[in-house]
Amino acid sequence: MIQELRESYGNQFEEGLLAEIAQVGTFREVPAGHKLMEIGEYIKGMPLLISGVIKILREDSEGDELLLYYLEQGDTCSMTMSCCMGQSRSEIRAIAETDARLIMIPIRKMEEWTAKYRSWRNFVFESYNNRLNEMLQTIDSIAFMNMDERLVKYLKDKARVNEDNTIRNTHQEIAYDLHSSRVVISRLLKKLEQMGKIELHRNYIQILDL
Amino acid sequence: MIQELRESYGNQFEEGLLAEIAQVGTFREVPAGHKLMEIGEYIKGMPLLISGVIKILREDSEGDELLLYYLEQGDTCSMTMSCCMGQSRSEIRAIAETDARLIMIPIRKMEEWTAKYRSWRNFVFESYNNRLNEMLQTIDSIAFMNMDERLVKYLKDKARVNEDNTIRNTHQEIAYDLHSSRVVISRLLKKLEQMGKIELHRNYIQILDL
DNA sequence: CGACCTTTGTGACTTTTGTTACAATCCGCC
DNA sequence: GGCGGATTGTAACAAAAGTCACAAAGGTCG
Repeated sequence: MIQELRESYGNQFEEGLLAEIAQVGTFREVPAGHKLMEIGEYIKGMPLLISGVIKILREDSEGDELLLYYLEQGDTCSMTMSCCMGQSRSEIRAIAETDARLIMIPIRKMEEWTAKYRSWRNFVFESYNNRLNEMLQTIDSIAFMNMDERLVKYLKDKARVNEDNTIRNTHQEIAYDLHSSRVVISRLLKKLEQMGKIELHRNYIQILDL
Repeated sequence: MIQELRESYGNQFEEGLLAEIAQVGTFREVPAGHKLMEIGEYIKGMPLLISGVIKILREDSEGDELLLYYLEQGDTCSMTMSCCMGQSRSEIRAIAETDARLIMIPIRKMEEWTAKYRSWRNFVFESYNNRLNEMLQTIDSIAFMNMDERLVKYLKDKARVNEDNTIRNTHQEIAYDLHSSRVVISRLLKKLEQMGKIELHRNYIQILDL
């Protein structure tokens, strides 16, 4: 585990911290589609992502979903950090977008390391900031953009995090992530195809020039 | 200033920290409507709110606004904290919703106190969490609610933070906050009036039973 | 091969929200 | 009093998004 750690976090954490993480952390490998965290669940640990992509979703009372953002290598989940404080139930759902490897840290270490390691403090703050900025971007999208623009952004973002210009999803799955309906998404995708920006196939979409 | 501090933060900060804040902080009093922070501006300090309410707005490239959330007594602006790290320009606009009193802390103290004072660490984390949760609520509103529901929530929130069941705003101002148009807001308000939930007047709205 | 489920395409229609235009009213101020 | 700006009310229309219904095409598996 220590070398996995060093790959992803070696140049930002000092030696002592790396050693402590290696000691108390547990390594996990999860397949694409695996649910890492459910809304309302108690949070057991804090994840450090080594490889792969995790998608973070929000759900309303009627079960409607919305994709908030992706976590990538070197990221952690700030939402998890909130557990240390007041409320300890998750507000979000986390699902592995790709196969992923991560290290779980017991929550009680957070406080301790924040006092002890400067690099940990920086990491935690930076995580919070990244998450706040991603939330702002999400708000910008849903508040200021129309569905056609949101769809283009969705396809671009997805291609980027997966490093793959082929989007392997059905229209229905995309509709869930964008909190829209399948018919609407099919319609807009067809329009993008007619503009020559994508190619539609069964179960996947080829991005040509977005 | 020290007694203002003690009123709002006395039971959560230890003596040493209170003394340091009193030493390096500067007291400010601003009138309702005063702009405390503009998008793109460099951040000079971190505000600790003593009394009053601050509203936090987001703006897109075309100048369209959206109210994100309110800061109340005992709150601080997490967005400001991001300045310590990477990017140091504000992503949001802050405007005094009511007359407000606050203490500005030089940014460089943040890192120092985070290492030194446990209560400061807790405060900072709690602030981040509050802000993240407020952002989630904002996302819930714009993603999952229709404009009529959002308007009701807006009126309720506003009445709560101002401790006043009279909303002293024009329809146009409400439309800006909700990123909608004046005509739409007038229409929905009229419907609420017909349901007996509010009373409409020139320049103010009386909440009856929302 | 053929029954069956999943996925996609499409027309017709509704609802929600936004836009344009204009009238009516209120209010301050000369 | 009356001029002029700000505010509100409303009709008519347009655009965006969602819903319903059903057809067509793909793929699985007995």
